[in-house]
Amino acid sequence: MPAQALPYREHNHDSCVTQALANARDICTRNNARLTPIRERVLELIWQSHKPLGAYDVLARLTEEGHNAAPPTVYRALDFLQQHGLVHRIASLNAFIGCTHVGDYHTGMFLICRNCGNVLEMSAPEVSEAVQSAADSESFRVENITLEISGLCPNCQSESGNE
Amino acid sequence: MPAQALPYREHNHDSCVTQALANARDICTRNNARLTPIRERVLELIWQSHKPLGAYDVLARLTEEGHNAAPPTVYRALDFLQQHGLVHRIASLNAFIGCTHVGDYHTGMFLICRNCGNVLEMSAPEVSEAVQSAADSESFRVENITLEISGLCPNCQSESGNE
DNA sequence: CCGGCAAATGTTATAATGTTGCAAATTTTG
DNA sequence: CAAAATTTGCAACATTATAACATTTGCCGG
Repeated sequence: MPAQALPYREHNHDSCVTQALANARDICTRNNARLTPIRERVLELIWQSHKPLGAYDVLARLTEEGHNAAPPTVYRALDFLQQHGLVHRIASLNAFIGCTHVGDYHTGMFLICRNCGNVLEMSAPEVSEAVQSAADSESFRVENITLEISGLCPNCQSESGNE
Repeated sequence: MPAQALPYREHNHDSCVTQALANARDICTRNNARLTPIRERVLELIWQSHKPLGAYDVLARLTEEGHNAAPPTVYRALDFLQQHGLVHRIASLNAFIGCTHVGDYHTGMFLICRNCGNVLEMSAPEVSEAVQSAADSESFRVENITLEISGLCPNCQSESGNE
């Protein structure tokens, strides 16, 4: 029972968010990084939605709750969170999602359901190795891997038949 | 000597573009698709630059040569070219590049040099298989794989030392 | 040839996403 | 406390992408 399968399973989302925030505080303390109120709030907002959230979605929620924020505020918070491995940016969606593998050394592989929009982050060492060795064969030095899989999650496969 | 290594090697770029256009015409004929002048011109512009070209770069070049085009024109041409597998969109760059594996059944894996901007498209069956089997383990049905590797190409590794 | 349909293109406007630059405030450090 | 560094506020702007509707072009049956 893989722990990384969270988003597709029932779970107590509140405690899941709480846990993520606790982890984040821990990481930041250890990195001597400041998880300021805005940064923490942005992280929380992203975690509260298990689906990826666009920067302007985050912005809208901040605005709703009375915080008079502008785009740079959000982008800066997101940059910070990314740098510390707390969120990932999904390039194919222009959106952000909480990292479920904080602290792991990992290359995120994202399973993105095109129907329900849920995203599952997997750690896939065999894939990373295959990528690495393919790159090696071209003498290319890998620094960063963007790996985003679009398709249908188990739930949506049954719902939508075989379309 | 892998044929797919073209962009990093010396070659006659004119004939390389000519060849790509000939292939494209062939594909379109077989698909009963119309490679109209605009579409062909967009494809040519993309091929003439071995580096990925943004939609607005394409637009600018069309404008330079007197074609009074607006964004939708370019995006529509790009959509068409993508649908027929003639160009790929690189999500992490918001840019487009000519497909060097037209007709292959393949999952493009792109090696993107962060220094010189060149991109090499590889066909990497072992990677696709690894991805597929990782997805299988989560009962996820793969439809599309976005795989973009950022790093340093062989040339730029030597130039820039080990920074 | 021609009328009509579908596909492609033109045109205008606007939406969505992301950045720059500088000033003000806050925190850290000495 | 004062200087330095980091963070935030703020206004403007840059880039990427799409919507909506009009017009033109190619194509097909009569």
